[in-house]
Amino acid sequence: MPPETRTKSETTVDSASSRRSRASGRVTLSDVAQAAGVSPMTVSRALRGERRVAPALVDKVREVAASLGYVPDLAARALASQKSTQVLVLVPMLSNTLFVEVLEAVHKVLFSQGYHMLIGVTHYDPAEEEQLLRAYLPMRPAGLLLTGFDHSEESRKLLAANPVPRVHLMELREPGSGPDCYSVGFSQIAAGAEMTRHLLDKGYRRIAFCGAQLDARVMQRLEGYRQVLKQVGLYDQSLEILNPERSSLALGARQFETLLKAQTTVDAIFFCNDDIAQGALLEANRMGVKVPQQVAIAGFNDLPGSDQMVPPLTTIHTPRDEVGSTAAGMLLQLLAGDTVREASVDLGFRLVPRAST
Amino acid sequence: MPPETRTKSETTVDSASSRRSRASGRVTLSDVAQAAGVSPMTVSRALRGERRVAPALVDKVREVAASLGYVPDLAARALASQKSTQVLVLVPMLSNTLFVEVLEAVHKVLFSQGYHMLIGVTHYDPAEEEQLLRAYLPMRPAGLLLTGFDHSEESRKLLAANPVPRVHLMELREPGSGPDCYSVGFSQIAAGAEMTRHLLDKGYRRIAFCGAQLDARVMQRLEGYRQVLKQVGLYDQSLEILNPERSSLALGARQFETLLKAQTTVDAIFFCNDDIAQGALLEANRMGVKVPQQVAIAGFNDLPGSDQMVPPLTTIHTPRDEVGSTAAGMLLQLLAGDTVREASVDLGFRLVPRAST
DNA sequence: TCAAGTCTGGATAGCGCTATCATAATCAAG
DNA sequence: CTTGATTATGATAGCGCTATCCAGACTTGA
Repeated sequence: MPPETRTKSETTVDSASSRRSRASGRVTLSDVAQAAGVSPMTVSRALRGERRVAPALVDKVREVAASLGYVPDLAARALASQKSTQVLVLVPMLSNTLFVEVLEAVHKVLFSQGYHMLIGVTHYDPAEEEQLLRAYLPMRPAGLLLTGFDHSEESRKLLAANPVPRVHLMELREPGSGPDCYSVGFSQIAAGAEMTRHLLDKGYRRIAFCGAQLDARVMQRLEGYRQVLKQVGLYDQSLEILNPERSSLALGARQFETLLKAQTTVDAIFFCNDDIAQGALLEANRMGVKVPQQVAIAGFNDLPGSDQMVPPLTTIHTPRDEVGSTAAGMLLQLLAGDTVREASVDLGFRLVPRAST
Repeated sequence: MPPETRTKSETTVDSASSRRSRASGRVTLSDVAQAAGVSPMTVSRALRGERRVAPALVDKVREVAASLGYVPDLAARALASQKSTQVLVLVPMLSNTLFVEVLEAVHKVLFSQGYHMLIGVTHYDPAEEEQLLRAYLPMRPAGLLLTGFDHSEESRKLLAANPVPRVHLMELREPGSGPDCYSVGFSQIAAGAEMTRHLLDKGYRRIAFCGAQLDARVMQRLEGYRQVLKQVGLYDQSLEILNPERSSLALGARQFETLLKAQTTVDAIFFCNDDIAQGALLEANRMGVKVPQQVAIAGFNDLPGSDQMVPPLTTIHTPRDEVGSTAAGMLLQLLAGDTVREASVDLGFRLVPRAST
C-alpha cells in the first residue's frame, strides 16, 4: 500500500467533527502531514531541519507546507518544547536615541538567530519596570536584557523566581553581584571623570554640572565629575544643577540660563546628556553668549546632531551599537548553554573634543 | 471527605515520574489547584475573573497562587484559548521621534487592557516588513498595527492568509480598499498643500521642496506641494530636491547648501521632515544666511526641538499621540468584535507658524 | 553470512491551559 | 414542598506542537 492512501489522521478529523469544534480552522502540522503522506513528526523535523530527514521528503514537505500556506504556531511550539524565541529587552526610554541604537543592534543579532525582541519601556521608573516584568515574564522569554542595575526589590524577587539568562546593559557589573550576573557597558564614572579632566586640561576652572533625569547612570557621571574636581580642589556644590525632569532641549536651555544668570561665575558646563547640551547651545545662541569663548559646553553620548551644532559639541562617544550587539551575543551564548568567559565586558568610551570647549 | 484530602492529581505525578520527565519544574495551575484544594479549572477561572466563582474561593486561590509564586504561562493560555495578548506594531523607524510617540500612545492604551505590543522596525523597506510579518505572524498576534499602506505583494498575501484585525496608521484609507480596511491618520497631501499655501501667503514665490527617505508619506506631501504650486503657476521641478537617504540633520544641511549654491534663486524651502529642516537651520547659521530674511525654512511634524531652534521652525504639527491611542482603541474594538463606526479616522493636522517663515 | 551499529520515520504522550459539557447545589416560583 | 431554572464547581478533551522511545531498513565488519 503506497503511503499516500493511508488514512491515519482520520481519527483527528472524526473526533473533531463529532464534538463541538474548538479547532481554529487553521492549517496545522497534521494537515501538512496528511497532505504529504507522512507523519506530523516528520513534518516537524523536516521544517525545522532537526535531525536527519531524507532530502526528498524535506523538499516535498516544504512544498506541501507552502502550497497549503502553513504557518507554524509558535505558542504551541513554545509550550511543547518548553522554550520560547522571545527575548525581553527593557530600556528606559525610546525618545533617547541612545537606546534606539542599542535596540537596533540587539535586534540585528537576535533576529538573525531566530529570536525576537519584546521591547518594554520603563520611563526610568523601577516601579514601571516591575510592572513590565510582571506582564512579560509570563510569556516565558528565553532571555532578558535589562538596562543598568537599578531594580526594585520586588523586581529582584521576580527575577530570582524566574531564572532566565540575563544580561545588563550600559553599566558594569557591581563588584559583588554573584556569579550569574552578566553585563556589557562601560564605566559611567570613568567617563564622567574623563570629560571633567578634559575641561580642566582646557584650562577651565569653574566647571558646572547639569543633570536631568537623575537616573543611576547620570549620578555615576556626576560622581566621576565630583571625584576629579575634589581631587584638584575645585569642587563647588553650587555648580551642580540637578533636575529630575526628563532631559530635553528646553530643559537644557533653562539650565543654561539659570547658570548664567546666577551670581556665581562659570566658565564651562558639563551636561549629563547631549540633548540638554544641545538645548544649552541653542539658548546661548539666542542669548548672544559666545561658546566656547564666554562659556564652554560639553555633553555626553555623542547623539546624532551633536556634530551639527553651532559650534559642534564636545562630548563622550558611547558605544551603543557594540553594547547592543555584544550583549545580544553574550545572551545567545548563555541561551546555548555555553560558558561566557567575561561576565562583565567593558566596552569603554571615547572623548570627542569639538569646538564647543 | 474534606476536599483537601483528595489526591486527584496524583495521576499526573505518577505518570510523570514513571517516564522520562518533560516537566519544567515550574509551578503550574494544577499545583495551585492541589494546594488550594480545588480543581484546576476553578483556579483558572478565579485567577482570570472569568465567570462567577465564590468570592471566598477567589481569595483563597489568589493567596495560594501568590504564596507558591505561580506565574501563568501565556503560551499555554494562547494555545488553549486560541487567542493571544500580543499586538504586532510595525513602524518604519525608531530614530524618528514621531513613531516613538505613536508607540508610547499605543502601548498605554493596549497595555491597560492586557495587551502587549510586539514592535517591529521596517526601516522604510517593504521587503523588511514582509520578513517581519513572516517572523511575527507565527506568534499569532491578536491584532496588527501597520504604518501606511505601502506593502509588498507578498505581504498582502500573508495578511490575507492570516486574517487578523488590523489598523493602518498615519495615512488615510485608500478609496476602494475593501470593507475590512481601517485607518487612523490624516491627509498627508492636504498637509503638504497647507504648508505650501502658508508659504505663498507669506509672499514667497520660489518655494523649494526637500525630501528625504521618499517613503509614501513624503511623496504625498510632495504631491500636495505640487498641486498648490501648479495651481498658481509657480511650480518648478528644478526646485525639488529628493534624496532617498534617511533623513538626518546632516542631510538637511547638505540639501540646504545645494539649494543655495545652485544658480536658481530660492526664497523658501519646505522640508519634508523637521529633522532635515533643523539641519538646514544649523547650516544657515554656519553659512551666515539669515532665516527667514534671505530664505524661509519650514519643516513637517513639529518634532521636539523645533520650537527651540534659532529661529524657531515653522512646521505642521501632526497628531502622533492621537493617532496611536485612537488606532489602539479602534483595534481594541475590533478585537472585542464590536463594529467600528468610522473605518477611517481623520485626525487632521495643524499649521504651526513660527519665526523661520 | 550474521551480529552489532546507524539511520530514518512513526507512535505515543504530554507541555499548561481553557472550552465545553456534565453535575451537584442553590434558588425562584407555583 | 415540589419542579424547572439558575448557579457554582468539576471532569474531560483537546489547542498544535515536540521530546522521547521504538521499530524496521540499511550499513558495516569479521
